[in-house]
Amino acid sequence: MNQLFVIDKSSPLPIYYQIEESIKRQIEEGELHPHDVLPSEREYAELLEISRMTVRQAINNLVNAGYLYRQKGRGTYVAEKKLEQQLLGLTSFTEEMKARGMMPSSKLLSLELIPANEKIANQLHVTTNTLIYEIIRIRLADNMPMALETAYMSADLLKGLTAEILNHSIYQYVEKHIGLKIGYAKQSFESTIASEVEMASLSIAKHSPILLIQRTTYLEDGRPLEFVKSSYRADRYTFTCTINRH
Amino acid sequence: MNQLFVIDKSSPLPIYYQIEESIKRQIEEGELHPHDVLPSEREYAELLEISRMTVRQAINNLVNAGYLYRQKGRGTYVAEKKLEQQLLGLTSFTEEMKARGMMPSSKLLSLELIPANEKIANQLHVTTNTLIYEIIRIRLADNMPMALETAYMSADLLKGLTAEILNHSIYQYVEKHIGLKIGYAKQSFESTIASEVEMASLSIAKHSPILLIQRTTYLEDGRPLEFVKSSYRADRYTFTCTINRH
DNA sequence: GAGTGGTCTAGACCACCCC
DNA sequence: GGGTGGTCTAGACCACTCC
Repeated sequence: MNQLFVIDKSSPLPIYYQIEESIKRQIEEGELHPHDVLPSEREYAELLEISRMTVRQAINNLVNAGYLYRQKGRGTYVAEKKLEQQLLGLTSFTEEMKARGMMPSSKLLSLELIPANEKIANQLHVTTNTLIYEIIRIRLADNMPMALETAYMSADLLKGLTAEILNHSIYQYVEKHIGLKIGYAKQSFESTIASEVEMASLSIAKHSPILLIQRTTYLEDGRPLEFVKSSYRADRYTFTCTINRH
Repeated sequence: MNQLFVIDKSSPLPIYYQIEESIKRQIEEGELHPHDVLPSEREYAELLEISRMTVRQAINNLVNAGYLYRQKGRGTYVAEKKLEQQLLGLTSFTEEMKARGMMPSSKLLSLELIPANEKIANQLHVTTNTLIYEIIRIRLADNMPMALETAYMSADLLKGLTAEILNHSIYQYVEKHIGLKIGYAKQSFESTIASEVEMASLSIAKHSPILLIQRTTYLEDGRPLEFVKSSYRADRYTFTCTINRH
């Protein structure tokens, strides 16, 4: 018989959220194992003395997040655990390196307001020659050069950007201080050979392979926030992500 | 004033689904523009003579899919359009090349049942030496070699795999004929230099850059379906994907 | 204060699965 | 037939935004 949990109806936390956290905890602590059947939605509702729709809201979220799966007419089951990449959604360089247990830092080569050329203007949905930030940095992890990065950011959205702000996570700055919500990013991956500039910046040899990642980050409302071109040292960096079907 | 649409309560299609499709159509046909306010949930409910919860179910799905965004106390808005990559979720080589307007094909080099070594067994969640399929193929688009690919698939899940089946989309085979649901994939990207085998298979020169993609595909219930290592010609292939925050 | 999305209730009927 | 998830109803109160 499944051990149940308790919820606090007087808590400011929504009930569906408390259920989500409790089920996640049960999975993580091994009280629920992969492919175990969960109590039915009606059981949860009766035992916790709440409505079935509230239970469904919690379970829907966990299904979308990949913790559970449902089978029509049969029941709701625990999915096999996702690995560490569970951690990764869309992350900035700073967040990602911290997650890998490395200390991220940057060497700022240039921070300027420049008029957007056609390609950049197109990526950021502004008109050509609109002023935007261009930020060129060498990205380091544990003080080793990892990537040469050029970022273009909308000056409209990020008024008064300073070198100081750039030293911390720009995503967290946008979310916590400006109050905008980051939604998603379109990202492309190519393999190339190091150029002269990259050889010098990253202290690598001629013909070294480079992982070229181009990313456009969008806010929740679909407005582009930044366009970034990053050249990663292939010997030190592998990019990992999780992609959902449909 | 917003033009409204009609729904058919006697249709076998769920009402929330009809609403989703109608709103998507209005966005795609330009009746609704980015950052337009939608009618409120209560308005939809009253005008369509349905319950507000049903309206919410439709809008929730569209928010999750990135078509709309909400602001507490203000309203629901149309997001700026995602580009073509909207098409791409998790796709197979076959599906992806078709989406790019190219004709995919394969040259099967080898199809065998082999005992899993430790690395593969770990990826596929089976014990070492369990028999699994090893499939080595050259992947072509419009008859040009694009990648050298080695796939390992669980023989438990894919009993009786044949060269014939491999000529079509394996994902669609799994979903339509075996009836399993594909959930997500963990994918990694590295840049390398072509090996002797890759040079020969892909007819490329020494020192050519290669985009090495490794993917483990999981079913909805979390069971691993396949582990694939693909070496793409960097001059012909750029991988693109969309990643969501959180 | 009026309107909005966020949360929640206590029911209902359906299609599907298993016995 | 009894249980499950899938869909849907007609209300309710809350916190938030805007005027």
